[in-house]
Amino acid sequence: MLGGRDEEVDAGASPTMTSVGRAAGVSRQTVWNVLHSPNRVRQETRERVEDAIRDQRYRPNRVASSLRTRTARLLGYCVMPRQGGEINVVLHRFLRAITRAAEERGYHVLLFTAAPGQDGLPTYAELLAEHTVDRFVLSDTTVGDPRQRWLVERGVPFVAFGRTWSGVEHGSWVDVDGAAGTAAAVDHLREQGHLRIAFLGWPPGSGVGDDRLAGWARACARHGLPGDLVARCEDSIEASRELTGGLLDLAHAPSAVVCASDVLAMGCLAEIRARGLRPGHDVAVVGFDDTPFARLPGIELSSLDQPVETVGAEVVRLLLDMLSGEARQPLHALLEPSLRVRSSSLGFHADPGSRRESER
Amino acid sequence: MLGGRDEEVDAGASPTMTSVGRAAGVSRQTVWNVLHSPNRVRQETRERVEDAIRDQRYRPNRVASSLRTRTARLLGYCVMPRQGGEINVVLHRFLRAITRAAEERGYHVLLFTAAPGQDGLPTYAELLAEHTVDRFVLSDTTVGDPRQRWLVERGVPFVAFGRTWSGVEHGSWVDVDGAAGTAAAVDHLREQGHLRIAFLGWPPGSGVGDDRLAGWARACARHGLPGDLVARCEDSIEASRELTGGLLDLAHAPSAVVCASDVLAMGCLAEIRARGLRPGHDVAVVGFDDTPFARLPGIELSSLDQPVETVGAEVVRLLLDMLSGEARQPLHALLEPSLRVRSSSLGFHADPGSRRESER
DNA sequence: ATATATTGTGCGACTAGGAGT
DNA sequence: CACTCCTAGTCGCACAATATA
Repeated sequence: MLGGRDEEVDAGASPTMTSVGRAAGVSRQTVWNVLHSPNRVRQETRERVEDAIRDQRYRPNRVASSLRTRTARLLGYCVMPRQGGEINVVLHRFLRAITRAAEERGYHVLLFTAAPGQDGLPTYAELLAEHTVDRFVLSDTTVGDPRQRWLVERGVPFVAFGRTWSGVEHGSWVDVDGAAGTAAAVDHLREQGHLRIAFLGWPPGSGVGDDRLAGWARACARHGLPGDLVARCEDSIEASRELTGGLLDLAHAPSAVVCASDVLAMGCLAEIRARGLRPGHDVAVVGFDDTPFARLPGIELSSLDQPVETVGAEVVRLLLDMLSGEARQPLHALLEPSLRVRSSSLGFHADPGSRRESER
Repeated sequence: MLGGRDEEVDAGASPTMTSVGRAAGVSRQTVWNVLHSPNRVRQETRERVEDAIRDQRYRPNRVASSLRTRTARLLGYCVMPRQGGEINVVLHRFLRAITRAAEERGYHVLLFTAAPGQDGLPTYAELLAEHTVDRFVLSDTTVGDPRQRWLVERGVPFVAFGRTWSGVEHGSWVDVDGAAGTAAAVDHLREQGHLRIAFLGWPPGSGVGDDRLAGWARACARHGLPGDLVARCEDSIEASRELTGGLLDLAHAPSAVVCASDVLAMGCLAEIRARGLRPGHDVAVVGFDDTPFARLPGIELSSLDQPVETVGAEVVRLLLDMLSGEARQPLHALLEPSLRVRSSSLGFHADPGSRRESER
């Protein structure tokens, strides 16, 4: 009987350790040993088993393994609705980054949807109770986000992309150092000869926005530049355009503007052009996020590129190095954005007289 | 003993059918009956079990269920690298749509990465062999995509977002009717009084691009409009801008341009503005995809919005109604995009003399 | 004692085939 | 023969405890 036709591939049924063992003439446990502690198996036996594994194209059944080890090896990630049609390439890059990083450690990313805030928590609870996922990657974190604390209280491992900015931070996170970014923008502009650098940001209250403002303010103070050139509005082109007009109408108008986002920078560029001024030469502009249209010819906006891929890799690293159960010391990582210099912040001549003259 | 302290929640261990049964004084099988065929259980017993389920916050373990039923209830979706920094909001919307639709049927979406083309197939094979996923949702389908045929041959259920455009189509797909979209654009422009409508598209060979061209051509023929105003280049603003210049320099220049993408439309708008012409009034432009910046004030580009959410829902519906194993009759669905009319295609006055005059 | 291979048991849900009224 | 409930065994892997040389 052995070696007979009863051990053929049996289309439909997938191979198991038992079927591999039978083909190799060993027990299922020996197959397991070959896979997990090959040094405990005699060379000859090991090769026989490895041949059988290849013959049958055996791959361990993840589901059975998960049941036994009580780990899903799946990271939950909540896909939020697109917020106001915003151009969020950042999250797509992030998603790909965590997917890749997870795969390198034998994990996968599982998507789900949940209501924002408190109302979404039952969804997280359900995913855990069903053992659908082990751990979570959070993004789109908001001020006072309830998820972090809820997860910490239950000993569920997670890492967030972004701080909550609400006093005590619960759990680990990785974030981009917005302040360092805007400070780098100021340094760059100062180097280009600018002496009056404005900040165009969002209304107070958003952690991210306030952070970017702080970086600008710090750098201006460090260079001895005026720290009162601040305008704030919602993240829209029109609003930004209007505020830019106000800034340029000032008696001592700024020659450069650091913006909290590329959207604000777009409005800023529009107003500058509308006045017959040339971005870069007459008024420099720096945006934030390095969205795809920043690199478009005809726009060429200098912008701060967030290291999203690195953030994703770091999030997964922290998350998978974390032990389940009681929370260890929470870890934080702050990564610096890189300034992509384009023509919107180049070509300035410090002499104020040359501004109009340059238009011939 | 019953109701005693030995049945307490036992923090850490999650409830099982057995623990629920013990609490309710019945066997685990009765618990199963309560959940799956409640009519076979006496009312009184059922209520007792339901109470225990609620007390213990019992939720069936998906992993154990998957092992037994040999179904992962997970849909695999491959996240591609961002292609040349393009603004692909479409895929993000799609991802969210399939996630939601899957959840309504007790499924989830699992992400993975794979090499494009033939080289990615082993990744698909591995996911299946490991029983990590049951079925696949394909997107980013290319001309001559090997995946569809490979999956059909193995009896793996899948549905693609997009055709392969390569003769025989394997398996089911849902796609957006690009030809209907560009035809609708032509109809709209004809209604606005345009008599010379150009098409600005991609080089021949891309199925999607050729389809959009065909829709334009058909509609022009139907309206008796010239069908030779065609320019083709890669999907970039600069290239588009140059070609638009060529079109506008023609003896009989078009008064309207239908573009195969919003990116091309952006270049088109840029060239129109650079010539001191007004989009809409002087030369109308219609884009494709309705990307977020189409709605930006100052751009206001008319564009064809793909019904991505509907596509996602339909993909999942087809996919989950599909039986595993041998492929049934493949199904196809073609959904029409909606034209979002904005000022870039409004305000035209048929009288050619009024074009320059309108600038005062 | 070491090196090598094996049997036994359980993760939790699910199914078939009963058993007691 | 309903109605109600239960026992026994399975899915594939993981790990402990053992057997054989």
